[in-house]
Amino acid sequence: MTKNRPRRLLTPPLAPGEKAARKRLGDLEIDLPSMAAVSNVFRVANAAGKYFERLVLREYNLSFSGFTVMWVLWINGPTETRHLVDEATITKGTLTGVLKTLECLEYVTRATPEYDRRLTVATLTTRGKLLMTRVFPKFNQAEIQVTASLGSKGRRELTIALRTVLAEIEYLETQDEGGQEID
Amino acid sequence: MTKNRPRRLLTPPLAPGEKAARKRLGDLEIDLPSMAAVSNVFRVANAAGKYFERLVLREYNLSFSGFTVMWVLWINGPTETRHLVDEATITKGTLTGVLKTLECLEYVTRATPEYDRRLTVATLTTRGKLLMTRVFPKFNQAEIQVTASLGSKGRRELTIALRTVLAEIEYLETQDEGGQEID
DNA sequence: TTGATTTCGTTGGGTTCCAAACGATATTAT
DNA sequence: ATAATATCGTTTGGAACCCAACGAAATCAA
Repeated sequence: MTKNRPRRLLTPPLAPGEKAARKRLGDLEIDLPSMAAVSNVFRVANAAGKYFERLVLREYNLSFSGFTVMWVLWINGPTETRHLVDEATITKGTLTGVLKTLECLEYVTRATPEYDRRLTVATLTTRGKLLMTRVFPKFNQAEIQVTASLGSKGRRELTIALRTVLAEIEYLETQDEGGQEID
Repeated sequence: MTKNRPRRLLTPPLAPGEKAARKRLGDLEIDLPSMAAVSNVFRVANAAGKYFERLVLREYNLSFSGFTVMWVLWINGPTETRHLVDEATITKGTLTGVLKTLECLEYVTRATPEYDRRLTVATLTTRGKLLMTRVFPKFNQAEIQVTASLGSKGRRELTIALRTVLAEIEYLETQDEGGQEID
């Protein structure tokens, strides 16, 4: 989740100050609905992340990133770390540290495959798998809790809206990359 | 953000793996719609946070937290740091560091008020105000961009849904706190 | 007044995170 | 073959983050 923000974390322009904002922003041309939508994404991610960490991850000594990595390994099976980076949306430098931690806890093992000795493949240990069958249901319970007041329809619509935004960002990033190219 | 990034960055159980997940999760009782909704919140927060940092904050040496703090000061005017903590949703220990950074950049000044010498009041410098009138419109443009494909109605509905979740989490936290009390 | 309590911001330790630089391995070009 | 490139994972440095402990200042008690 990062952090992120993740991470990093990440903290948002606030919603409570919206009225004051409207006054202060008089002369500038600002789109308040966009601002409200985006800032609330950050707020929810932040609040939910802390809630999950405190309520379920904490007692297993799992960070959010660690949990995410294990989740990917649990679902996908043994995975090259370069792909792990994409699916967990963390940088490779961070992944090195996270894997080291998970390795110490004996939830994960690392190995260098013979077909390319630059790579590293991470695999969930039996212990790691067992942990996920215990932790994930709890995690999911918390997910159900925080989205409870949305109802089925609300959850569905929220998911669709978020996917739409995600697709838009991915599109924008391909745009900017092209713009930065010099060669 | 975070993390998380948030967070703290923060990184999510992934959406792309949803099909594989459905297979892997066969025996366990898991609510997939809740999982999808939550994980996409993290994904969007993460992606959007990085997009904003890279596209607008980076060139001003501003972190997401730093930007948020300056935003609050810009809208509210001089603010006691204890309130800054609440509105920027970071801990006071973190705020000390962030303010030190902003002070080095000469965007913010710190002062001890006479009516209570325990407190610290943060104030935006002229330089800081000038920066916000430049940065925030850019930031808002990015907010418009990422939510563009939602349309007005979509933005509004997304905001409402997120506020609903936020309220739910805040409610849950009061619940848990009560449960933890021993005294 | 004096001592205990509360309310502040800061500090220190430990973790997580990113970005950039660095080696090691593999691939491609000459 | 040999050199230049590309692709990996790791390391490093620094910001941000949380938590717990601390000291200063204000408040309250006796």
